[in-house]
Amino acid sequence: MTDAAAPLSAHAAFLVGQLGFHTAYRFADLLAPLDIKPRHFGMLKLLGQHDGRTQQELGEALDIHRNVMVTLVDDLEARGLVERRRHPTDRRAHAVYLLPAAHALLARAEAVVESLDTELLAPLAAEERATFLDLLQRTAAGNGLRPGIHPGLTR
Amino acid sequence: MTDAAAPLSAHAAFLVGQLGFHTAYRFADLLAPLDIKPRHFGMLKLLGQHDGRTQQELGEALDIHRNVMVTLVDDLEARGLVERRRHPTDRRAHAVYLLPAAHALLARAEAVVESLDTELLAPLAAEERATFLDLLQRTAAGNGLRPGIHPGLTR
DNA sequence: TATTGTTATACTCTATAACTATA
DNA sequence: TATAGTTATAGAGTATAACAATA
Repeated sequence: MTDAAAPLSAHAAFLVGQLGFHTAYRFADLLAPLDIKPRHFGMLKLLGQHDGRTQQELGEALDIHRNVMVTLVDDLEARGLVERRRHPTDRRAHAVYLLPAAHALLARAEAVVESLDTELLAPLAAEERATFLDLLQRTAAGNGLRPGIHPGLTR
Repeated sequence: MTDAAAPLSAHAAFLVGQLGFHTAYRFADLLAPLDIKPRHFGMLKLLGQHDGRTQQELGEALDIHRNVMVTLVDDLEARGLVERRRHPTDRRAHAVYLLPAAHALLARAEAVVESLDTELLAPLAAEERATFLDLLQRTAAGNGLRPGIHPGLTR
């Protein structure tokens, strides 16, 4: 009558989901004092590598729909972190640029990522951390996940 | 000018989040043909271990608010999977019981978990899978995650 | 007075379609 | 005819408060 199956915590899939959601919420919480959300961070980080992209290009790189990009850029523009400028060759498109305030904020957000990493890996020994990272990277790659694209970050 | 920080995929926190959301979406997709969502599965699984609990008790075990439990039990009752009966000692409470159809469905859902596990771990060698599982379990425990409680499963 | 289940409400996030101005 | 950005709308999911029945 009872369905005797393995407990959920014996499944890698369950543990990965559990840890993933916990980490995502934790990241959102740690980012809250900076008054941005994970998706804003992803966008600022991307722009930090290469300014002046169109909203379409940013959306493709982050796997965010162009409709959603509008509000995202609106948010960051209202906070004085980015600026829409005229695209040099395509008058339909906007080129998005970081403003000075964004660089300072980005540095603080990067520090948050570092501290979250430290917190997450605290239960493991130094050599285990390296092993864990390697296994995570290969599992992510093997499951078709593209580097830097984080599905469905809410909250 | 450029913020030269490590790429996101060098961070365990990012990878865990990326893999976690991917796995959660994948689980929801694999469960869709059974016409239930992850949260329904969690609830059926819990009831499979121990029938007749109140909605309050179920909510506490799954970390789901009692307001949300109402709709959840409504869903499962409408599908003929569970039944609300009078609680033997507390006339305010409902005792929730699995119906026969639920056992068959639960077995199929357990098989989905198994196949997802296999899929997720496919990129790793057999001994690496064991290591990965161990590291995941210790990381989850060390970060205060309670076994079987999956935060915020949407979709 | 507190608790169980319930309902109502508001807020966020998501997905789709449609509009405008350009190409 | 297609594309970049925008706007509007409807659908989930979540969080909060309040209510009736019962403890």
